[in-house]
Amino acid sequence: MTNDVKEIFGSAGASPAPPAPAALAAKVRTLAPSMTRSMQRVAEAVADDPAGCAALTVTGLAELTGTSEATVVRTARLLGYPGYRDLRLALAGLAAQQQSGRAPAITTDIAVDDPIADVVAKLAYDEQQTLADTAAGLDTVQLAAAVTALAGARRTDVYGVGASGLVAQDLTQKLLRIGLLAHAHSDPHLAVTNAVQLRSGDVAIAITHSGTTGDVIEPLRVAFERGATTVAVTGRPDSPVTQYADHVLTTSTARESELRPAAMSSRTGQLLVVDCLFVGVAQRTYDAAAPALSASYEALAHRHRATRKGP
Amino acid sequence: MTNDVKEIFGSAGASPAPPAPAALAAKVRTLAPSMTRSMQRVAEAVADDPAGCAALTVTGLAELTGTSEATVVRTARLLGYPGYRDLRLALAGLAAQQQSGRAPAITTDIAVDDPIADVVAKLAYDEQQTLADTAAGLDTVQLAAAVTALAGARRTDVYGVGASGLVAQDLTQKLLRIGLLAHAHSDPHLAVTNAVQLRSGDVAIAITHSGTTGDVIEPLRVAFERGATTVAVTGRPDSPVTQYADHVLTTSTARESELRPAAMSSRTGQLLVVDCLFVGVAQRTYDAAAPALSASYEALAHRHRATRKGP
DNA sequence: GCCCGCGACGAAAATATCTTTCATTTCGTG
DNA sequence: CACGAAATGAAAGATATTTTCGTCGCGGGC
Repeated sequence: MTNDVKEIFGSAGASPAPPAPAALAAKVRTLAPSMTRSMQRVAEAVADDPAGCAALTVTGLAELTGTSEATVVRTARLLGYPGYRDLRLALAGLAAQQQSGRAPAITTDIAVDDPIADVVAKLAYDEQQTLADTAAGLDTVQLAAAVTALAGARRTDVYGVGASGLVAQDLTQKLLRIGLLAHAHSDPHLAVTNAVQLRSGDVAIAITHSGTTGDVIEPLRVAFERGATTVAVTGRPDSPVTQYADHVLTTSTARESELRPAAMSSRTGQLLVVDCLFVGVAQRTYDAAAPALSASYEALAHRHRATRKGP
Repeated sequence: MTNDVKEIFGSAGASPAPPAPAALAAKVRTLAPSMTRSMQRVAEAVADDPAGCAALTVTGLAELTGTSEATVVRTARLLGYPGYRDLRLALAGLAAQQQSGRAPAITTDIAVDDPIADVVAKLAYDEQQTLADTAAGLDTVQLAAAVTALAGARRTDVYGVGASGLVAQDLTQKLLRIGLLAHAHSDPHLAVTNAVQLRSGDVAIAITHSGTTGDVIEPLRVAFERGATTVAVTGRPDSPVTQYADHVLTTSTARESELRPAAMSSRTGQLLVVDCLFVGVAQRTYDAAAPALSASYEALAHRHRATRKGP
């Protein structure tokens, strides 16, 4: 009866991600959209004042947020913890970290009449935050799996439209530089047409912040059904796109506003993920990648002018 | 040897010592002599492995130390906490602090055999650094001038090839969204062809990290000579491209290496500059920009699938 | 040498806390 | 406007923590 500490909740399946230590704030923002109203209230309170909430019992937090204990436990579960007890523990850790000289994480939104210097500062801070959150919330197991798949792929297709299309192109450019066969598709029709050609051993990557972009989901689904290894880079780990993804890489969802549309910070997080993929693959295939990189660099040298200005 | 220590804990007076935050290890050592054998075992276990103990229940810790729950609670009390629950919370905080304390990897370069988690951390740190540097080094006067030019431009051309081409497209996408006439050119010939059409009141923007990319300099020169307002976004403020630029926006030049080619961090800085330009213009033209933004958002709504409400 | 008192210690009861179940309410939908 | 699905909270059920209380060992006094 006393030996019940080690439970096997790997079989539970629902929680492949281990509880996050400091990535909690990021997780809250990422998962908030898929929460119900009451749960959002709880999540907000938690993200707002970790230290305060850590001092509260389930009942206390339920009362504070005007909900019930059940809702609090449900929220804790959604955030990836077995129960409220563990969330509370993580909260205490987070509070301690913040205490010891961490960023206070206060961001005022960008206003219409902000001076340009403030705009620069706020944008920079915001994107830095996005990077930190994305890095903290990235599932390294999934990432490693995606890297392995990419490194051994016969060919790789990357799907993305709009702003995500540029990220897709960025990844493609990088992979091509280290000698991998990669192609970015932003035309939905051509994307599907190409996806049909994929088979086991190939890799398909879908990049969509919302996870609901049909033009991107469709080719991924086709690739998935053809047996290719599929990867989704999205800000919503529970969105439709993940249905057809063998590996899901989550980017942080930062605050957005009128002057700060989604395309901005989501792109930053996506690019970090893309960079991680690239470096990971470059590591695995180093012997081939390194010469390829310098070769591509040298091939472009003659297109650059002398560094110094003329007479 | 008799214990001549007289402790008066029985009285229900207010505890004079507030719960220790991180000085727990010290407290353990200080109080160890006044502890009984069993309590010392508990205290030792706690000081030895805060993280591990934080994961244990009273019963678990009692068993681990070969004592009883009551003893564990007594030890917690002696250490200044109301009960074991609070000791555990403090323990979790301590563990988190220790965890965050070790971050030695970030200054070193990315190595071929770095574990994937380190790659993520290093890349994120690096790009954060680039953002901070770029923000700090950005000339707000030049930026404001560029924004003014953009906001009043009849049309805007953006030149960039390779990785910078994607940044150029990003800027173009954003400007189009707020109703400005903008076009990105990555084809050098077409770029020049278009640059010839520019005249005073138009804006041309060249994006090149090295500042030496002929394919980008050339169209900027043409635009410059035609009387358009020219802007250069580059990492080298003294490079050839600045010859033909009315306004120079400098991005940070972070260190690069074999596994970390220039395209990575330079792109991050360039995107920050682009975002600043965009927000700046959106501010200036707010009355027109805001409706345009929401309109473009709504126009795309039907291309998104309903968010899955998973079982 | 034997008995007595003091305090450490743990088993188990008592309490607090967390988790689960289930009925009710709410909301979107046809 | 009725229907069904999802969300929510009240309360029962399960665990964990705290308290109580009796046993045991130790050292000193008689």
